[in-house]
Amino acid sequence: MADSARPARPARRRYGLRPTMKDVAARAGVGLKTVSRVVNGEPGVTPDTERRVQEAITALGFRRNDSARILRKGRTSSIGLVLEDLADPFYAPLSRAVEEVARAHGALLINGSSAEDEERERELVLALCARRVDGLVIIPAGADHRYLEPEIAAGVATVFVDRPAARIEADAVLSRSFEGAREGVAHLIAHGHRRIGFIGDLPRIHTAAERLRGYRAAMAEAGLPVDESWVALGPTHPERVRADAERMVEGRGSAAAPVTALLTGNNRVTVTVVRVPAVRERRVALVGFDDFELADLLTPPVTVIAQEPALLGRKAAELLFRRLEGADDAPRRVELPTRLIPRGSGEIPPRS
Amino acid sequence: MADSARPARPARRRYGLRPTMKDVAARAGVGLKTVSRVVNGEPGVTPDTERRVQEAITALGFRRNDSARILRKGRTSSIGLVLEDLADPFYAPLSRAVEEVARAHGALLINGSSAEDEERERELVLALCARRVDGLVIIPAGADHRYLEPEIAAGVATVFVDRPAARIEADAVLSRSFEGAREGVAHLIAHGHRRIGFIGDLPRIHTAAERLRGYRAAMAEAGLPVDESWVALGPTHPERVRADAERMVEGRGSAAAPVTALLTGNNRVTVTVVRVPAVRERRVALVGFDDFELADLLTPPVTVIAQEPALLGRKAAELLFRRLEGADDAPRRVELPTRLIPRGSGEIPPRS
DNA sequence: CCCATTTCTGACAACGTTGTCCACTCTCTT
DNA sequence: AAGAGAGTGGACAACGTTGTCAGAAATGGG
Repeated sequence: MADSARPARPARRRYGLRPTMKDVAARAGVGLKTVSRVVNGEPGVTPDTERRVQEAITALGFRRNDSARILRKGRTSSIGLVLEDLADPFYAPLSRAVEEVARAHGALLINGSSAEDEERERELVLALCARRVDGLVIIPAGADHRYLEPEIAAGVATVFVDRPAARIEADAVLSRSFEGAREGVAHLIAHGHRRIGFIGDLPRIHTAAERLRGYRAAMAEAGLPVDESWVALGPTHPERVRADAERMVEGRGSAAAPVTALLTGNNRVTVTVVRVPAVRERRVALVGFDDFELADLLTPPVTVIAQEPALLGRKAAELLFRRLEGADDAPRRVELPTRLIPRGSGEIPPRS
Repeated sequence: MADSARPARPARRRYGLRPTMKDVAARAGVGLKTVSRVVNGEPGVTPDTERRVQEAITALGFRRNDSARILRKGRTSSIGLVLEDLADPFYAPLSRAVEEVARAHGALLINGSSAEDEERERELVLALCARRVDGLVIIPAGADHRYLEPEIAAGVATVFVDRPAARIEADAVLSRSFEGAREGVAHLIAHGHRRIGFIGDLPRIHTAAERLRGYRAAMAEAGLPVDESWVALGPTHPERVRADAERMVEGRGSAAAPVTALLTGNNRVTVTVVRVPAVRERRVALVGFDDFELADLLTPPVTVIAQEPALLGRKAAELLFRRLEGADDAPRRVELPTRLIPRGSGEIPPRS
């Protein structure tokens, strides 16, 4: 009898034939609430009753239905993460860090990739809100986040990472892109370069814009002119990036002389540019935004402006849980420093 | 009046002050079910009524509570993914592929990292079951998955990827690790190597065991003896891996002669081994399991046995959704081929 | 041995949604 | 003008859980 898996009860219509607390109660011969108490470890149940209930739970294979629990309690103990691409080596550790913090707070992580598509981001975020996630961590793709206002007003804590929110006030955890890019370019200038190119991501992306600004600032501070053929922003497809890099290095399409050094705007751009012959043959210097695995083993080893993606994620998640625990001071903007790591490619002197 | 955000109604006690369909109905002056109809795009609502309801929805910032919907409907339209480490470059694309398939089926993805910890895997999986995910994709860390039996019996579709389930029957999507490793070792043997080392992951991990088996098979087929000092399985910490690699290359700790070539058991091991001086100086040949970014730009370029992580993920997710759509034939095991990509490091001849 | 307390237990309502089913209002036909 | 039929709208129960509250049983003291 102990091994008869199903109780003598009309078949359930739900797909799962899942036993409920009611079934457990019936089998153990106790009240519904007593089962609830046992399941949740609440006090006030005699050891004997508890044992009977536990037996019934095991025999039926009962597992509490969290949907019902969530409905009743109003909190889901889950947070949402929306980013561009889970598989990007920059975002993967960020995501993992968010997960670890969530786990430490007993929350599950629901995540989705926006693929840098504004509409898809919106859909995802709203789907997460409909699930009533307690909070959201967002690497925004869109240019307008006012659609989030009702959600935030309704109590969904929201933290933006890597890029700030557009047109609303919200917490944000960012890297100092402007300063990082400026430092990278200054590094190249210090090694004698005067004609430096910048290849970055789509200009609508905040970090791309900031890094371009940093590039221009460093050039201006050194009193160097910038020929517009030295700046190329666009999607990070390898074809586009490679074409722009080769064009700049060869000085095609412009009256200006070719560049002697390049600043690349993120890790995707950098790993494409390292394949350009001029880089491999050390005919141009290179500084890349974002560190990446094996950068130090390439020929030449790649000088980078490193961010800490895991730290970005951790800080963002911690800020989120601070909010969930009730902190309601003004939205804050956390900025993390970048770190220039000279490895060789940035220290190549300009060719005469 | 149109901008008074809250309806004249006693304050809600839930944290979110979320309006419900009832609130919308009251504001629009219609019945509850009519609101439901509008929200779900069901027919039977006059354009005028629909407009009134839509206005109320916008004015109140209503968003349907999916917890309640899920409770009522019995399906969550979400699937769970449990893997070792979301940030591992091998698993990240796998995860992304699962996400894409889920998205195509209108499902959300909830995921978690097990950190190769059996207990943590169990906790995660059961938490996902409590959330009543419709299905699970698991890269198992544990050595016994019988704890999943009640869940599977209750209708949670489950597909294992990369490694098979232990002690239960379940769908699995795998790479041909045995054949891949055998091919890699055969490749080295074809280039004249007779003393080949294998550095792999923990022996309890299925893929590690299979690859070791493939290594042994290839050696045996060539009539080559295997000195046990040439085999090192263990955690993929860089320190451990580097120590084992250097030991084998130098022939320390054994009467046998040093190895002239190495097979590395996964991408984590490979990226550590490429830093070993003997590899960089081409004193030993190297074939690595798993392709990885920039492998072709290293010195020497790394010959690999490539798997397709994204394909693994896609196949697994597709199989899962086939199950969710009702397919209930016997559990199947899908095996995907690996592909040897010669790049240089595997074609180095043995030193005299 | 009885009453007062404490401990344990269970009935019931609520969470916000959807499915069922019935009632109502039109419009059109005869 | 009345009846049929289509087209709308709404009352109500149910999903599985938890919080409230009151009743029952057990304990202890006089």
